[in-house]
Amino acid sequence: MLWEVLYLKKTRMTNQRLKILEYLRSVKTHPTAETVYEAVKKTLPTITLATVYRNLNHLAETGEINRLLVRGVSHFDADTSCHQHAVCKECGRIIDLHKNTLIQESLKKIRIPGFKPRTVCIMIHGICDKCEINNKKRKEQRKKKKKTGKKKTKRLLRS
Amino acid sequence: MLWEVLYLKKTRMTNQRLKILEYLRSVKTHPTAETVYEAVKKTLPTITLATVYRNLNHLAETGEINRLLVRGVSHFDADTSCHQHAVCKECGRIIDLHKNTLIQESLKKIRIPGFKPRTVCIMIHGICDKCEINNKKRKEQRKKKKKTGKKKTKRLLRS
DNA sequence: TTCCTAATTAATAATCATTATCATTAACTG
DNA sequence: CAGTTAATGATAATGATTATTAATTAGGAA
Repeated sequence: MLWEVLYLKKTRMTNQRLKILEYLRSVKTHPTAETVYEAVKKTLPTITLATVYRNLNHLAETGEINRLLVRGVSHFDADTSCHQHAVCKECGRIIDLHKNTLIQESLKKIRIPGFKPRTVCIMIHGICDKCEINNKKRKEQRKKKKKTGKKKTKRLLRS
Repeated sequence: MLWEVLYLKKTRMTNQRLKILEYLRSVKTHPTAETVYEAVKKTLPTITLATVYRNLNHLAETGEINRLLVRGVSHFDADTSCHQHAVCKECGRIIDLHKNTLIQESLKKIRIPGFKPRTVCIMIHGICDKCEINNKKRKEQRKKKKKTGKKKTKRLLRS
């Protein structure tokens, strides 16, 4: 077997699964299934999006990678060390928060009657500097114009 | 105006919005849009699911209610006081965690360069006692039978 | 090495939560 | 009370994710 099996599952290391895992380990971002698909397709042109989803789910279940739900979409992270994330409400940018020892100490002390905690997901929602600057600019422009054409509509994904 | 306006938005308190808010305030669960729809339909039979979604989004944006993403689906909570949630990976049960003062103290101390935190979402994933007992039972049954008919398939929603 | 079997794949259809569109209605402002 | 515009109802569309199925293949056993 080419990797560390965490659970005693009858699991096969396929080329597809390997490439997906290698890709995830090579990046510091938190790609979506779609992004992983686009990347892996370069070396495995016949791979399908469904296969990527299946493997990401499999890898997440065995604990090989982490899933984080951001604005209704799954993002994946091969860094399974304990860390938290900040997400910009405007652009969806994800920021890694390592070394929050204070939080991590608190989390160790959590006890919930009738419940066995496994993983803790901390998501800090806010606004990144870029978006805050953009917002200010837009506000000022709105003051000047007051009435222009239609607004563009786009699908909004909520946090 | 029938309610407290948090933002200076030109907002109208419609019967639909009011009933949705009243329903959310009357329950201690964390209903989905669908559940809210089914409940409110009893007093407003012509209301549509789209209207429920529109209002839940509106109420969440103004801070009147909270949204929590659980296994890919939005749940809503009229209790906006600072508290956290535990979610069972198996059944999706949501447990309120009040009085985690240790965590809350830690959260106040978070500082992220280039980022303005607004809200913090803590989700503890694990397994509730009911599901753990069920899992044990299923395992034992599998040992006895070893081979039966097909498994039922159902759409899985991931955490 | 070769064979066997179940895990996995590619291709594609289906699902389902959520949002967009738009003509119509109704809440608030003056 | 009238004008404006936010909000609604009805419905279609979107998009992320999962199900289905016949064909393939990884990896243990012979």
